[in-house]
Amino acid sequence: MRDVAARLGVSAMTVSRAIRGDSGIAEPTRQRVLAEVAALGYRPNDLARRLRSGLAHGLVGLVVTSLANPFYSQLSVGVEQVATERGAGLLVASANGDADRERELVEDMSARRIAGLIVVPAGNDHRHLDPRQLEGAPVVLAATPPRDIDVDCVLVDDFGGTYAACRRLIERGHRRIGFLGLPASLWTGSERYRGYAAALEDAGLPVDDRYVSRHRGDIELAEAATRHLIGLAEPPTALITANNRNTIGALRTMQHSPTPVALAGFDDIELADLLQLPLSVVAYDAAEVGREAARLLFDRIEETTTPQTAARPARTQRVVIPTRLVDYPRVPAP
Amino acid sequence: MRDVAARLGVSAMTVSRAIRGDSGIAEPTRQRVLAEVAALGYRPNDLARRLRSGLAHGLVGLVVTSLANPFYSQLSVGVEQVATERGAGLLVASANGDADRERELVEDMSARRIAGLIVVPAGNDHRHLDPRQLEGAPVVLAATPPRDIDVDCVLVDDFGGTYAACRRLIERGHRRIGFLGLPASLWTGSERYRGYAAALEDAGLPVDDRYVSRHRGDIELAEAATRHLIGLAEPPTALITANNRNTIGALRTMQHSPTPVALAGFDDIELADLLQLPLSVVAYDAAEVGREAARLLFDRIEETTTPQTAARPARTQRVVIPTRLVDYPRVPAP
DNA sequence: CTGTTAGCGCCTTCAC
DNA sequence: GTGAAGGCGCTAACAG
Repeated sequence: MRDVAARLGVSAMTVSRAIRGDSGIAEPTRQRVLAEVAALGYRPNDLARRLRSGLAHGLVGLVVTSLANPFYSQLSVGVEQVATERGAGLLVASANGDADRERELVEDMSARRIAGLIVVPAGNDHRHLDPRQLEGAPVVLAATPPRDIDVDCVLVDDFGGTYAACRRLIERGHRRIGFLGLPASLWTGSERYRGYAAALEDAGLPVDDRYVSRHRGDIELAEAATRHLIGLAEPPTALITANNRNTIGALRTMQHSPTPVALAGFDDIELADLLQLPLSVVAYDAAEVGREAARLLFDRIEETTTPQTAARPARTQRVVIPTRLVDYPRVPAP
Repeated sequence: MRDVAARLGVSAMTVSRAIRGDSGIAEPTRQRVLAEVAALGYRPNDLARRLRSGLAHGLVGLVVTSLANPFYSQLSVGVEQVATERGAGLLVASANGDADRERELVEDMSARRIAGLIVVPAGNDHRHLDPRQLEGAPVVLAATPPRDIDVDCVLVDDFGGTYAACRRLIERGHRRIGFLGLPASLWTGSERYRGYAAALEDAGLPVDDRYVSRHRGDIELAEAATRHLIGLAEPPTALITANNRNTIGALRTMQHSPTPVALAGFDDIELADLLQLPLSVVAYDAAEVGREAARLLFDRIEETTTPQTAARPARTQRVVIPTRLVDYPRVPAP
């Protein structure tokens, strides 16, 4: 910048103004400056710029469990779309389900003075996600409502979706329905379980603990759990799987099983339409979860930046993304 | 920081030293400072820190086509693992196959003074990826070798993988084999096509242009192309698909087709083991592509940081990730 | 319209 | 072992 200014015999301030498109600068001057900038290949240092202007704007963080899970990669696609629209960069990190790791990541990001943070929390305790701990950067939770902190969130209709899926199985005549699920410590785990249990109860069916397996959502564990369930003396005739990893694990296991077990799962599965098996899934727009979370986040960021127009209370928001039940195969087999 | 210093009646310098674990500070002093830091919840501002110390360290960029494609999300998982190990943050962005967009993203990232950049280029022209244009930040290309610039890259064995896949179809007696591929302007597109064509030629078979469709790798286009190919007067009896999007498109289309067409595709497909169709895939570790790219990148970053130990020429590296041919169903049907 | 002064928050360098 | 000065690159705030 100094070089540019020196060469043109102007001050650094003039260069600064020209670059930013500030008003209060003569058009010819701006042209000269911009030409020289181009000639020298000078690019302003965003770090220094933000340091001075105070704004940490320009970088938002996203902490998920793992990008290897399509739910999270779709989510991040949505977040990225909105971030890009707003001219912000996206810092992503995977906590791999580890709450301690999550805390480290979040602290690291806040040290980097990100403008805001979207988190899919790995645990029950959200105190480390309090914006007051994070240099005031707004926080939005995805897939889980805040606990003991006051922030916006975007949820999926976990209860309703699972309820509908379980109901569908009941309508088809199933009476012994198992649940292959996530840990109760996870919001999604407990809500989806609740939907399952409620559907059974509303149908006058018992919730049989033998048919319920709650574990981390990973394919291997789901396979083992499925093997166990279908090996029972009186096995379930149908299973509800609590997320895409569980659905895949169940599908894999049942492929080698002689006894057919009906399946309904949370999360849509790519290629589900090509499986020859009947399968119902609770589908929803995961990218929209991300987009919505990002929108809420940027609204808050602007709110913080803007000089508090009036005394708007700005209550905490909670957006719920709807689900729909999809039956595969799409065209019912005869 | 000033607050902490003031409260303790020490200088900011002492606080700085305590935080960084600098030597030259008395242990009791450090303890007092750290206690006060914790009490006030003070967190150092990374931006300011880096601004002064010059180090752009701590943030690397990744530009891919789309995180919605499992190849790229796996790749980013690998990059993220290594970045995290090295204590760096990861800035991701999708160019969606648009070369202009890619250039914008890259420029934006370099304005943010990232320490290095990994790119899966969207086009043929790589001049905008020259480190000299990017404040000297090292660049590593993934999936595509550099063209007109001198940077490291990590490749997949596109030619060998496709060659093997095509050979497999030939071994199974196919003589009319189609190719459902990516644009020739993409490295992966042309290499995979080359592998296909070479396998045919080596088997004394003609490359019939009617059976070749080259288009952007997206599911809808692949479906249309497949419909076209199997609708030909003398349709191919087998298809090679150039990436996972094409494979899925072909699978979808062929599900509704009476004429069976054998399929072999580049990229493994989750759930391929559950499809009832025979399918061969060129599998490889996409996360390893990312890890390897990140390793190369951090090596270069250190090289830049380190005061040039000896006159190591540091030649440009090119790493190739191997592929293996996997036949589904794993246990061949009778 | 342009320049000067000062300082964002931290760290390097050199005194003490 | 600690502190004071100065500056990283840039831009508010005020001058002219």
